[in-house]
Amino acid sequence: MSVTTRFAPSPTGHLHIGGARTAIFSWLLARHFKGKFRFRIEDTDLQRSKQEYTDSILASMQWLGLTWEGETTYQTKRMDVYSKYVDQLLASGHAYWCSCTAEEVDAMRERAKGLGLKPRYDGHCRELGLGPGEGRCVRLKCPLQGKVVFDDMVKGRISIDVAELDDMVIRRSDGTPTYNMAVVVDDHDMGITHVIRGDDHVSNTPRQILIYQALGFEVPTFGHVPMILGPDGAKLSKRHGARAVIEYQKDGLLPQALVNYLVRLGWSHGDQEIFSLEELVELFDGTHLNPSAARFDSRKLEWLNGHYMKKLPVEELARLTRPFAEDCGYGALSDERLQTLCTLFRDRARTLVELAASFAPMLKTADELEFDPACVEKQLNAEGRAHLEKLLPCFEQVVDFSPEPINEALKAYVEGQGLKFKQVAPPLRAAIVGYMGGSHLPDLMAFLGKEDSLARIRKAIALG
RNA sequence: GUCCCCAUCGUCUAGCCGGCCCAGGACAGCGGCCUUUCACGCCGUCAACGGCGGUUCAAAUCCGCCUGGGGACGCCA
Repeated sequence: MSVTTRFAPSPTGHLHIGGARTAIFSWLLARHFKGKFRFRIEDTDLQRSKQEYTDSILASMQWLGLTWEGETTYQTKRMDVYSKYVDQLLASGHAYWCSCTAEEVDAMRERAKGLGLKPRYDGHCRELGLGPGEGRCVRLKCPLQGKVVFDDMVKGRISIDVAELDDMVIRRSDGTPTYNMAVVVDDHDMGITHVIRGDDHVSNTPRQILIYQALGFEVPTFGHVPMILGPDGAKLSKRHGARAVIEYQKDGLLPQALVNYLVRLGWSHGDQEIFSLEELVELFDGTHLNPSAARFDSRKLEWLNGHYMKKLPVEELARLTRPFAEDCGYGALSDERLQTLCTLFRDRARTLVELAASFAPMLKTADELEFDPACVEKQLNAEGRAHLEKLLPCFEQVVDFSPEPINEALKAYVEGQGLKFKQVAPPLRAAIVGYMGGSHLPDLMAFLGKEDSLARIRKAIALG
């Protein structure tokens, strides 16, 4: 079986995580079955569509690693094609011209509502045999009775009575096709076999199936994935903070973490939580998709991100962290030093932003270093400073100021005085980093160098 | 209002062609271990089948109703 899927966003905003997830599912299905994944821009809404958003969506797709086959299709370039198919429907008697105005149709809907019925067009022009004319649109002549039934990949069998549907407009009075018409024509022309899209499209599907049938096209398989809800269970919106893919990118998330998280939100493979892209391609066959809506949990996303940050080769991690470090205003940083910092701090950061921020105390001079007041009070008291004073000459004697010798010097002092590391290390840490955090002390001191390390210790001593 | 869809720990989920489930994993929380800090890691712990009926020897698993949630009802996409 050959499989062709597609992702068809409308450029009225950035790529949203909901859209990203359907794109990923579509991409995975195509890759799994060694089929094709296509891309289409649904830009028929001239008012809201912007080139800026098309560019942004493209950039996000690339960032996520979603590649597609063939040219990108733009609906605005296919107006004549849609027109041809509408004419075909008109000619075959599957569609008719309608002269009802928007006001008249609104009135019909109100009337139906009043009767407790579904608001719908009542078929006023259906048998009038009208021809083209100013202000006239074309409507599909829907069957009067029967059911539209389809087997959804995620929801199972869905059945709707055609009585629920009305004769929908397929060509507006300005000559442009409506969404449902354009989608059907495009999906058919692009050879789409599996349509994966958001839950909010289920009610469009029976309408589209009617168009497929009227046109004599083969109906593809549909898969409607549930929406992603905000942490509070409400529909995801601007109020919930970051929700566009680029925002997560700016927050220092890794694409593989986002992909892993999004895929796992609504799809599962037993108890497995971590999946490489290769594994996903191998495992994702369109089954085991959860039919119910899921809430977005940024904590789990960050946990995954931390996981991937630990696994990345340092060179790669450093390369990805560089722009974030630059945003912190650290100034020039050699690859080597950046990589050292990354290995030193990667285990305690969950995002690239956090990682870059954690470098701060290491990239200041002793003069610029600020001590955390609470830490000063607790660790840099008389006793702590006394240790530092005695430690100073020990470190001064270290010729090769690298982790091992530094550690030896520290050890010699601790053991020579019959102390415990617990008594000495905390004040030293306070002096070196300014707060009770950071990485392995000797590593940090080696990174700072002898001069800076000693200057920090002297500065701490001077606090008294 | 009408139609469609959904319903397992706080969250994501496994299980759902009935018994192996007094429900498993993960995140978060809590407790502990490790420890030259903080993390990481490891160990442990808390915690759920929305309600009511039915079918059955047996139901989280099948059926019905109810409740709750979501979506749709455009000459938007």
